[in-house]
Amino acid sequence: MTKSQDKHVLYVKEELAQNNQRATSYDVARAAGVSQSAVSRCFKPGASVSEKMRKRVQEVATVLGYQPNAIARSLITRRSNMVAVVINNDTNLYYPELLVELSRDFNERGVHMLLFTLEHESDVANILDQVWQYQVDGVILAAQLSDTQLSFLGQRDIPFVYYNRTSDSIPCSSVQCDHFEGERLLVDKLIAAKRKRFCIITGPSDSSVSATRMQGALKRLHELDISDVQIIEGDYSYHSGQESLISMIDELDWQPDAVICANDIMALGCIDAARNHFKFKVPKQISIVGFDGAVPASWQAYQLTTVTQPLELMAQAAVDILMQRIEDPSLPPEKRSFSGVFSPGNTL
Amino acid sequence: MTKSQDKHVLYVKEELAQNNQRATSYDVARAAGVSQSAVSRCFKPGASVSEKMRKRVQEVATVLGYQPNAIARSLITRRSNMVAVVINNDTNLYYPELLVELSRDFNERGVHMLLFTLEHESDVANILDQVWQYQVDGVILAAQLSDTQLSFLGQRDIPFVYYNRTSDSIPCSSVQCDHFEGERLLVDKLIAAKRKRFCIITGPSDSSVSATRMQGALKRLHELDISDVQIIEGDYSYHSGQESLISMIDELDWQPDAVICANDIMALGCIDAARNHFKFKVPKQISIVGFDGAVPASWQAYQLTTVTQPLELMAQAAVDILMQRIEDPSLPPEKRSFSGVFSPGNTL
DNA sequence: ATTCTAGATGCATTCGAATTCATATAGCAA
DNA sequence: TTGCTATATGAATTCGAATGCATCTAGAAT
Repeated sequence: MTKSQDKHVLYVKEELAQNNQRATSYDVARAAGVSQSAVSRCFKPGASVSEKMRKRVQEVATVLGYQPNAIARSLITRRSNMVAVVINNDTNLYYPELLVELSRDFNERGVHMLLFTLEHESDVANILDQVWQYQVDGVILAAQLSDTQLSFLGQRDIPFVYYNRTSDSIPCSSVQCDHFEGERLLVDKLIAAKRKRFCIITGPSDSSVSATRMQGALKRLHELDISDVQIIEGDYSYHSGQESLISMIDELDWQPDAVICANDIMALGCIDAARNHFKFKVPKQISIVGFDGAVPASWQAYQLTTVTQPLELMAQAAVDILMQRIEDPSLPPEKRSFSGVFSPGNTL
Repeated sequence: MTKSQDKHVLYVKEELAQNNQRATSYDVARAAGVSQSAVSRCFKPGASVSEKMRKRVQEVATVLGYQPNAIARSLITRRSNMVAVVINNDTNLYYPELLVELSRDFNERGVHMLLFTLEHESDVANILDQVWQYQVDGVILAAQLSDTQLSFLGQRDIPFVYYNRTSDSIPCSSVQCDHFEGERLLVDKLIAAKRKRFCIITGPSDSSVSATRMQGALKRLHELDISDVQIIEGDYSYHSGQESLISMIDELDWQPDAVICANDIMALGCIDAARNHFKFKVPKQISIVGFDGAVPASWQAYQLTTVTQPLELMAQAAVDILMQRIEDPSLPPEKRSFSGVFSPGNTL
């Protein structure tokens, strides 16, 4: 770089600073004495640029602190490299871990996550509009949507993957843990432990995950000719786990020796209620099982018997499926299902 | 709407469908027989548009499924309405709740969150580049940055707020829980409970939060002429809470009657180790305190004595400060500090 | 020396909405 | 009817990078 060139670069830099402006590809071009297209190409791997040019431009870009404007790029390439992740704002301690996993996997592919958390069911429509406006390349749905809402995405050809949910009526890609199978397994284990009086604490009534899990458990119980099962509705929270067990015994007057909870967190509440409120020995007097493999479930105070969702695999699968469909939108929907992993614990 | 107009709209719709294209403001303009500027104005509240025009355009927009392209809008307005949220991928169960809070507060203001999770310290530089490229309006930093990295944001005039951290050398806005004060309080409570032999389980050595908390505790202990304090380094995880207590007693041969943990999750591990490994009565034989107010800390099995961070307030403050600085970048940095709330629990 | 080719470069256009400025229209007063 | 205003509308430009196309250059082949 000659001295006069150097000066020119600094002059441009000064000018930008004065006007408090970001460097654009034009600025770099001007400062380096080349065309804007050249600058653009220098930032595109595999483009036809000479070594000399690339070096020169990179030098100037560094001095000016230039980085391509992703927004402008998105506009012309019609690719935002952003995906939306929509999660229910459950009391579900499980999602956070999911977010971290997804974030890792997406970042590896240079994709960024726009996060949407749902407060109320009614926010969905609003959020779908936002998703659409922001031109995201795809969507991960870890929230409950109506078929109408799903079809919104379908009609607009936004690739999406349902996480731990599916729709029977609308074709869609999904990644799931086999809730049904997992619950069957748990029931079998409870039976093997000679449990006789079963009860179930479900999740909120609009949760399809809870519904599937409970169907799995019930089906197996019926197969085994156990039909006298008490069912009570929880809301996935620790507190509702406690309360449900208490009202089950105190109000419904049903004394179970096996409690099947729709998720781990409720199971933990249930354990505490059993131990503290009723002074039961767990699992001697009462068995309690959950579902998820939430982190606190394995803590010594609990050591919950549960089925663990293979979170990493599931997140990766979701990202895989989504990215494939972004690359080639003509791909048909794909569903992947993973078996949960039995975690023996100490409450059975 | 006359029939011929109607037909024209449907024709445009058909055309878009054929080419598999999204409707743009031009399409709407064409279909409605007005100018593009008119369409644009119809979507801007308070713009000068006649009622008739607004109605007509809205009708057509609905039929064509038109929503303004946020990317294109960002380009021209120089406002992306996106903020970056950078969090450490700690074992810290506390962040998830923060995310939900932030998401709620930002969404209320029509701002969207681009989520970045840090695996390694070394990712920071990379992530800052991304943040810059995506033209975010501001950044929430819930991760540790070096002063050099901080100054990157400063130099580029990106408004940002440090969450639960500050820099002494670089002026910056921040929201904090008063860790120092909180720890003093806990120490005083431990003293009031007649505790004599103290030990501390810190967080990872590069965590400034942990450093501040431990300084607060130590300072108070020294003021009270207690200088014989055993310190051991943990990593914020449940497991490290367990291990630290065990190695403290078994290896360092130091038998404490008070354990100060840098966060709640370690304290929970510590409680379990005390109860199960050592058969201690908590708090009879040993007091254990944490910091954060993590959800599981209040579960019956633990009922940890701790100081709870006012999460909602802090998140709101962070959003407030950030948005103010986005509206008016000339505002000087502002630091807000909140006192933690003592949660008595049952382990002291 | 001449022709051909591959690679390098620049020009001009494009993506989609916002906005400035100029113009047109309706409404009202004189 | 004329003139004036206030409001509505459209034309043209802008944001910043990517890219198809045309042009140019250097080196190889003849």
